[in-house]
Amino acid sequence: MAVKKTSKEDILQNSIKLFKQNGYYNTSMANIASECGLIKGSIYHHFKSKDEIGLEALKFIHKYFEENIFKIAYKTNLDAKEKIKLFVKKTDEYFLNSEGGCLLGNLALELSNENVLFNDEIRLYFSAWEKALVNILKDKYNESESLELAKEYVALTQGSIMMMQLYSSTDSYLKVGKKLTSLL
Amino acid sequence: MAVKKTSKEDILQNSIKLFKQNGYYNTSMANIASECGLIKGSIYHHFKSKDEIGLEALKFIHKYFEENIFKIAYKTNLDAKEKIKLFVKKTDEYFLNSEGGCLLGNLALELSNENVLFNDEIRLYFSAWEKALVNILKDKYNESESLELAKEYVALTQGSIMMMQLYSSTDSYLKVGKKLTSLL
DNA sequence: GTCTATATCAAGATAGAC
DNA sequence: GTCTATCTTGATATAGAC
Repeated sequence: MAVKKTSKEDILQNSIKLFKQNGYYNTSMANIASECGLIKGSIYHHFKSKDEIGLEALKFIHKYFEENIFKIAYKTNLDAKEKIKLFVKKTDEYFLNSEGGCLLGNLALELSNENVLFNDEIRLYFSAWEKALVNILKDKYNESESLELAKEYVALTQGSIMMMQLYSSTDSYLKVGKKLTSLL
Repeated sequence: MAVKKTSKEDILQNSIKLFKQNGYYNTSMANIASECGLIKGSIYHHFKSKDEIGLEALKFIHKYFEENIFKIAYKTNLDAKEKIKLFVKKTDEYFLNSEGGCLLGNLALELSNENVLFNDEIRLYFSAWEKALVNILKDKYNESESLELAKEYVALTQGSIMMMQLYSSTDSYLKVGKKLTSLL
């Protein structure tokens, strides 16, 4: 049987899973290694520190959202109603299958404000999310209305994910997407 | 100068401050002790473990909300409009002066689902919050509408606190209270 | 690329002097 | 009630063999 090489992306995916479910500080390098079928020393061949894994994990998820969700807002072959429907569909697909909720949101609350690198990345993610929504909403609303609505829906989504995790119920979360869709 | 005795409440207050700002796992017994002007060993005279401090901290905040905010919903000398205004005012007073946001919300996202004791307490807090809002809203809305609105506003408040922390801006947060008030 | 082994440090927690 | 001192464990991280 061939020895399986562990890629950086394998480690990132496993780290993301653990960070989401157990928190960042409560996940050790040994936990990550174990999830990858390695021992902790081996992880340092791929990443130079735990913080590097954390930051790469945030960027990895941000990139996924950019390429699979946010970009829907800028498609030219869809009208606003179609865009928002697809946007909600893809967002739901992600979060309804994401045990542990939204890593970027989780870390926004877990990390102290002094963690500048992490917080910068988290802000970029949420700003891109808001901007994408604004780009869809401005079809029907003016600039400031769109921005206000976008901010409200990002916040509502995050709060609903929190409640979804806490109560293990998707009920309230699903209403957010419906409400957003009905705006257009 | 008399030696100052440290009370359990002193320790709880300092712990809450640190947990909110730096997270639960990222706050050590030494950090807590230092904030109280003690060394870590001394804390164990008052609490038998860090988890006990954490759980007591959640209960302490829950009690504060019950006695200062949630109970407004059950006052008999106010009408619904007055209740919701006071409810929002007191909620704002707390969160606008709370560096680090909402500890119960923070820990809902930081802790793994296996931490049953903590999660039970957090659920009790949010359920009490929702129930209080329902009791005010049912003046104008039916039972299921009220519950849906209550759940939405608790989630929106938590999401907005997240964004308030992340962007260090109270802007979006303040709109939540206004929106809630305008429901009655 | 993964392992064994280890260095170093900080964590939670306890015992006992004052 | 707080201190000094210590125990034990587990954390991040590194060096070098395979």
